[in-house]
Amino acid sequence: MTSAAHSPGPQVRTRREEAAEAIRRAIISGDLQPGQRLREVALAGEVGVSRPTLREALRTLVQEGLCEQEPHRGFAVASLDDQAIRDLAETRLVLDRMAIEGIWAAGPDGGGSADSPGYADSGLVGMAAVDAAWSAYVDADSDPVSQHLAHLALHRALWQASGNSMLMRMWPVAESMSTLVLAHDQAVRRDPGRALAVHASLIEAIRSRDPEALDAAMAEHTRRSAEEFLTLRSD
Amino acid sequence: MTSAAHSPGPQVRTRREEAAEAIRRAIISGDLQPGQRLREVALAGEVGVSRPTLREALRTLVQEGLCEQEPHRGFAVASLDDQAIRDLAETRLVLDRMAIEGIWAAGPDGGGSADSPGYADSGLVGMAAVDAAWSAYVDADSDPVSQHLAHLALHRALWQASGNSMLMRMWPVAESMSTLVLAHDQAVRRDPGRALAVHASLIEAIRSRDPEALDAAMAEHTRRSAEEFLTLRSD
DNA sequence: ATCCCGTGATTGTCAGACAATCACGTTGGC
DNA sequence: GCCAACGTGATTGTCTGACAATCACGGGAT
Repeated sequence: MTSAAHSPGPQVRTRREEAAEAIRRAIISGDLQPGQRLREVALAGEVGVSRPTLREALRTLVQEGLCEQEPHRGFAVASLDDQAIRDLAETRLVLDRMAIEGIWAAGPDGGGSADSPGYADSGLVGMAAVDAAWSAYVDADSDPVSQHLAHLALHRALWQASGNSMLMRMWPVAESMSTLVLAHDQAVRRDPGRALAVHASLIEAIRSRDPEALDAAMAEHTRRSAEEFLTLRSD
Repeated sequence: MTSAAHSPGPQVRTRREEAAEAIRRAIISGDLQPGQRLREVALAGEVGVSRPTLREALRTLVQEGLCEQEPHRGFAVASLDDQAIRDLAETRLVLDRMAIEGIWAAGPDGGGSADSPGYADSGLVGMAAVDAAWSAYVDADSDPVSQHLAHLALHRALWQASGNSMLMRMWPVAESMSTLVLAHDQAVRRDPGRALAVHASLIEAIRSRDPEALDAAMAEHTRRSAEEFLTLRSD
């Protein structure tokens, strides 16, 4: 299917999930800034849910790393230091590589297990999902948030295609941390063409099954995603 | 518990955390078995908290991977298939290696960042914490649950000593999955001497800073933790 | 036997309330 | 005048109770 990725209706959407995603979006858009404290009553009113439901949603975000919670001091949007950004880039590099090796090991067929509870993907599995995500990334709007989401979707598809259930479990953490990086410095949102080229070579390396090409592409990918953030921030 | 990591009072213990840990313990001890459905009212009564608080605790466990939740069908203890166990072992190998390289990179000094919010460790940082965890592992009671906890504490100290904040964020997932493996097949709990030897060579390799020795030790460690489970289960 | 429908049970969510704790401005002492 | 103890409001952590929505299950009609 060409238009693949528009979500057709992911089964059931509880209010808790709606609230969590609303807050995630608010963080992506910069509406809620890192370090900002979250007052439960006010936020519950804005999101349109009750306080217990909001707390459940916030607990989810805490687990993902998007928010922090200190006893009797409540919730706040998490903030990152430079080292954390570097750690994220480095760790994601390692796990990206692991995912790709998993894809290769799975062979030319789909590979990925069909039963992936929790994430409502587009129904595709394995490398086909990666291709779809790649197309979506290429065709994404120039708007920074759309680009970010498409970028995340590509990496998510990668991890999912690996069929490694451990990677799938850990993905939400990686995704949230990446989102937090974006939220941490809005200046990150530029030079999309370069990012596209980097990922193109990455995808190409995956398709070619050439470990050396993969090495080069991934090193470039990671170096970019780390150093870009840091240089921009220290300016 | 008598052995090592007796928590001296990690600041504040909310009822939610107490409830979460009570359920974790129930899963470790086999009191709650994988796949078993969790009725909220009954469980809230047993744990001694209200239903909203219990739900917050369960949400935490869901995020960690210890439990599952389907809309309008409630919570259940998660269950693993063989592939998931293999994935866990493989992924943990990669991240263990990453953690150790981080420790090496940090140098002979502590290295690990002192500000580690969330986890109440023993106050030690870096390799010192690893040594302490290793001692605790060696001195641990023969009781399987204590052994399991000491084993987890060792690996947690490893990840924490790396100073990689991304690893620290992902650790709860790894820990819960490991616990789930233990809960999945109680027969896993034997041959502690062998496990001790494997970890001894691992620790020795870390201290020696010899990459080749590390390779050997880690391969052995992982092969053991994966194959043991699988052979036992398929018996 | 198969399908439809009612009934009970369980979950998702809400509203309101209370004690415990924290943040902060005020008062008193030196 | 400056610092410390104090009281006050605000916010969180938690509880109780309740209600609609949905699911699981069994009985009856065809």
